[in-house]
Amino acid sequence: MTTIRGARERARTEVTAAIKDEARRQLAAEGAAKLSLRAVARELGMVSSALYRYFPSRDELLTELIVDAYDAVGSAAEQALAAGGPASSATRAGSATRAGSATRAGAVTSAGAVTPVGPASGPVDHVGRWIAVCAAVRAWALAHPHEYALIYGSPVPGYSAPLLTVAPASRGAFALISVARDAHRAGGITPPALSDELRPEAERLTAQFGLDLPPEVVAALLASWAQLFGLISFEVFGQFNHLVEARDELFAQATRRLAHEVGMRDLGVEEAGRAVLPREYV
Amino acid sequence: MTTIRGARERARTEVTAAIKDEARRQLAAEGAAKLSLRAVARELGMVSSALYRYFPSRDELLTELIVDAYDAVGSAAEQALAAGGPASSATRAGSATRAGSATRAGAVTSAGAVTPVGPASGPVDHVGRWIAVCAAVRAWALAHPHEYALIYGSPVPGYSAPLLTVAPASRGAFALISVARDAHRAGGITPPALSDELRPEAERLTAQFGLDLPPEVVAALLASWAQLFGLISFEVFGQFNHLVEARDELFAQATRRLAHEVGMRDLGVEEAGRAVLPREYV
DNA sequence: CCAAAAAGAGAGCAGCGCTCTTGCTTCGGA
DNA sequence: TCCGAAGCAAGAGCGCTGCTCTCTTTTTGG
Repeated sequence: MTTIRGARERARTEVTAAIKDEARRQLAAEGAAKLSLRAVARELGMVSSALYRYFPSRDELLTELIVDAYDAVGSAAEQALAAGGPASSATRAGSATRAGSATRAGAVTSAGAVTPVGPASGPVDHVGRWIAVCAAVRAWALAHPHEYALIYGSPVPGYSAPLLTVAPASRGAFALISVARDAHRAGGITPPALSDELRPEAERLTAQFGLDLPPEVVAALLASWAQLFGLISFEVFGQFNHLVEARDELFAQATRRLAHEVGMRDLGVEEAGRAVLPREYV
Repeated sequence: MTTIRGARERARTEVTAAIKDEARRQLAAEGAAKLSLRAVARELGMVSSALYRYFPSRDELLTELIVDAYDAVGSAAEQALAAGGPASSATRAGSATRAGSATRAGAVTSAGAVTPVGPASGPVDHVGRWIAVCAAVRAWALAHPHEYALIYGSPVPGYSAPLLTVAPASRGAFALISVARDAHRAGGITPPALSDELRPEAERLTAQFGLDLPPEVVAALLASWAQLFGLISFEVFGQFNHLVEARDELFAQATRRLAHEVGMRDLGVEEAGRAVLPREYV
């Protein structure tokens, strides 16, 4: 499959990669709106029409960049998951991760305002891991604002292929799910409330993905995942400009409370007798 | 000021309004990316260069549409606020609401999956008002996806004027603040926790805007406001496609919990003795 | 070795935002 | 009332875009 079948095939993959790299460069520099096929071709020393041998249209190129961006944010999340204490085998091996292009996200490590726990320091700080994963996603978004906008901002091309991007888009979510699953298995989750109207949907999702979690937690995870990107989008898209300065702190507090929303408990409170409430309500 | 100074001036305002209306039509139909000055001019029976007598550039036109969109969502929120029980004089009269263009949002009323309380039914259901305001914003977003994307999606022109849009952008937020303020004045808020790192910022914001609220609530409001748009954006931008069906229910539950996050209590629980905890933790 | 497939090069089309020049209309002061 | 000034529409045009078509060159496999 991956063996080299000839010089021509080899050249093709190289040129394809070069086009994507240059496109990614322009995307990071100027944003998706300014990405121009002609400029990419110009930079690569070829004529614009030749580029259509590799990508049938501009939107097709953008779609590939979208998939790569999803992979990058998923990779950043999984990396933070692995660094925050190996409580369980990190992520399921499925969903074909396109190993080639996912390496790009390797540079993202600094997750500001978060103190990761040691690899083997007694009881696992599940809330800490949760916060670390959220912070990793945020750090990636702030480091790659245009790529973030490409996937979590307005859908740029006429509502691009949704089905193709579902799998890579879920990688990040599964990192948070892993944290919750580990906490649940360790008995560290008090399932939140779940309305009767929402319960069937939550149970369907739990079964559909074979999650080892109560449906209450699954529903809360879904909402938390969406709300996380509200916080990140406001920061990346400048809604906090001239308004909020202590963004690290706001994000840290908000993600901690999101962890409480899915039923996870802080470490300190857990030890104080049988109080299972998040610190806010003690 | 608003008197007619001559036929020429009258014609100018009319043409300007016609341009904006047509631009808004194209924006709603095709999205900001497809909005073309030439197409607007064509539709209005004029040549493209003539349009530059009214708007110096395409970005300038877009900026006006952005301001209008902020006003529309703010108006929708305030309308839901007024409909959900007049607990206090709805919103401060400041921030020059551009009355002319804000009328457009008058059609937005249906806020699915929410049962507004009667105008004078004993104790005010603050959480219900909160949910109603959130639902109104969501309903507007779903009804005007492209205009929503314009203001809460990726910033399209080279990071458009942020200072000019700050005032109209805050109208919606102030609607939620009003709900919290009313609840606070009625003694219906238990301030959540606030980390020491975030407290100075929260106190600064409280003072800056002269809010009659504890800083704990202000910090939680800020985070909740951002998280609300995470939920809405996921739905409008299609992140829930092929994944979540019961979106009304998910949104209702999530916004109810956001209300709890800022310290508001459900009506039923309040009556049951001295339990001040949200229903989830009882 | 040679036909077939693949790739590059160039011209060209329609559209875009925007500028500049050229006439025409309207306004306000002498 | 007239006339210069200002406002406005129209047209041509510039440089850019995505994309198509044709023609030539290069590489491949039988």
